[in-house]
Amino acid sequence: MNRLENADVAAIFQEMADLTELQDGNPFRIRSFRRVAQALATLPEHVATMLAAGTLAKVPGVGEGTLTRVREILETGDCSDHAALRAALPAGLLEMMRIEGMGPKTTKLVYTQLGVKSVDELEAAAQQGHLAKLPRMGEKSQAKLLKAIEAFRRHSGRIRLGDALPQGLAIADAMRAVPGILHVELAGSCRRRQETIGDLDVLCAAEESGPAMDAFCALPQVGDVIARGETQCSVHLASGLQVDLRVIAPKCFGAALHYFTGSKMHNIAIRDRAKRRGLKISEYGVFKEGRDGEERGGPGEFTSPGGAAVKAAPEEFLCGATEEEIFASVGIGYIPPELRENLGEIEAAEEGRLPSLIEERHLRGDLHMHTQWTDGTASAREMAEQAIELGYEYLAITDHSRSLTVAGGLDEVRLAAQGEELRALEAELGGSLRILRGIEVDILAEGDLDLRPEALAGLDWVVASVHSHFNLPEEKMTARVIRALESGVVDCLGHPSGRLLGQRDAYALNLDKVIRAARDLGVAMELNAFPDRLDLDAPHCRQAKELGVAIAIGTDSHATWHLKKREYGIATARRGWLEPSDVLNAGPLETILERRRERMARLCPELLTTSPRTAAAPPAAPAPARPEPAKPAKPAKPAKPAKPATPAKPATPSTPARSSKPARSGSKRKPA
DNA sequence: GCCGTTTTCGGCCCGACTGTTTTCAGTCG
Repeated sequence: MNRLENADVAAIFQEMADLTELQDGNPFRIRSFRRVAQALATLPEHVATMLAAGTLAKVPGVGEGTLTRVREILETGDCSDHAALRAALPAGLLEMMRIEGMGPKTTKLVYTQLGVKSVDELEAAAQQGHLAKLPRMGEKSQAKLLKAIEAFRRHSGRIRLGDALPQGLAIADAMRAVPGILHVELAGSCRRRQETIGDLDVLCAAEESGPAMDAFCALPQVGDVIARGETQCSVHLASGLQVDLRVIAPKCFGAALHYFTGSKMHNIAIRDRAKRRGLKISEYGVFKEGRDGEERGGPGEFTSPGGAAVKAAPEEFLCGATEEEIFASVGIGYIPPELRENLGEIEAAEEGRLPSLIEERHLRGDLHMHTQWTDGTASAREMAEQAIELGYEYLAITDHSRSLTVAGGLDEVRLAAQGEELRALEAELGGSLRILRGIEVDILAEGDLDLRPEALAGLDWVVASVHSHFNLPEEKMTARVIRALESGVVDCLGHPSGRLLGQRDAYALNLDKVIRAARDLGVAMELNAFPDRLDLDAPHCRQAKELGVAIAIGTDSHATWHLKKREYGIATARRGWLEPSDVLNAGPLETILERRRERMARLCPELLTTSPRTAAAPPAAPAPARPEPAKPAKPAKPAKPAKPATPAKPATPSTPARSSKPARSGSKRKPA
């Protein structure tokens, strides 16, 4: 069995929370399980490592009970409490609870009264009219539930940030054009730039809610209206995505924005902090609590711009117009949305050690992209032109290597020919953009690289990635990846976990070990910014930062417009607490090249002089006896099939060199 | 179950909306 990952252990706690809720357990115990689940899923290191080191016990929300359960889970794969909870109720109830409107009480009710224990049985019961006869249920509830089951089947699960954000921004733009609306912001997980999104939250500031609600429901994207009250309403877009709108008075906008941005855990922590200071925070603002715990201030003043009763005395309201005021009321500075997960950001804000998060403008280059030489749709020239438009100083062209035959990966001959083209292009651009001759080289099953180290040594930037043999056991996969990094010619591990959001899980890889190896070897970890990947994920970015491992943000672009996907990489980097100094391509090109020189001098000095760009630098100190890598000595690598030495002027098929739009088909040659 | 300006017990964030009720439970965020 592969080692349990943090997410696996977290899932057990999440399920214990759900099952405890179904059994009407202590709500605080339930919350505690959920808090632990979240903490485990976002640990900076593997849970077993932290348990052994005693650092797990220091994680907020983790107490003695959790430590005992985690220990049991790591040893046996499960814990007795979880098993007991599962034994008490059918597993199908958990899935039923994921249907909109089916909370623990209703789920339990249909199970005990009707014996319903799966989504299918629930649907049948509703169709036969049994549900409407239950206490607190009726015809309307039943009809609503049938629709919810349909939506559940059609659109189960979360969608990628890259799919949700553009839809959210379009709605926000449309709402900004509505007369009377003063501010519009996306809130929720989308504003926190979580990698997947359950629904969209849109917040509007207006003196009157009616016109905003009308305009929202009339948007062309809107399919059907799920619910509509005086100040908030929920709709399904035609795309299936749910959007919640909330209209709020301008003087409360900051409080509402903070509240609806979440996360839930962050909000609870902030409100708890407020309570200890004799304050009450709600989406309507910060209020001074009455003496003896008696609340005198209330939200009623703002609930209904249409004219509901005014319950709150004006002097009770302290502030609420901006988020800064909310944070200031509990004695801390502004916390960027991407950090609001109650993962130490409040403590960091209090101690004045919040990171200065990286922004798009800090990026000085892009380190991962493909061209028509393999499976990209644009020429290197077109990529370069787009890069210049984005304000970059440099970029790396990193087409696939030969093993990736489906992409027409480059062999050594074509790689050399491409190098010629890139050199010429760089010269032609006259210093406005530096072009790194790079490659995304496959890591083969045993950890060899897909091209000879001698050929890779002559490049400026090498990304090494796994594209095959995804199902190796963890130990083999880990050894495979580390072996590739030990070659000395690899600058960066591409999309380290291999996951595709919503499509494919990460392969079994001990990322802990890999990140530590990268630190020892001077290799960067990629943060692949393509929205399907976002790999490394944010928790591992944070771990890499703490260990001093450089992150290289690459878009993995296959078209010019993909270069703008950097925004998703930046979003993930920010969620990982990264600052410009943590990101390789937020720094100068010279640093990137120097790191390569330094590492090659240390790990493979015999290859160093073969790199034209590195040879241009001051000659490396005469290579003494080759130092051993920090990790166990590499086994001798099997000799590659004989390859001709890279010809100076290879007789390659017509390269797309100067043509700005070479024929697509010409670039899809198979390797020899 | 966790935690401490409440520290080994007692408290734990706050409000809107719906549907079913005649005052509120359940769900959601």
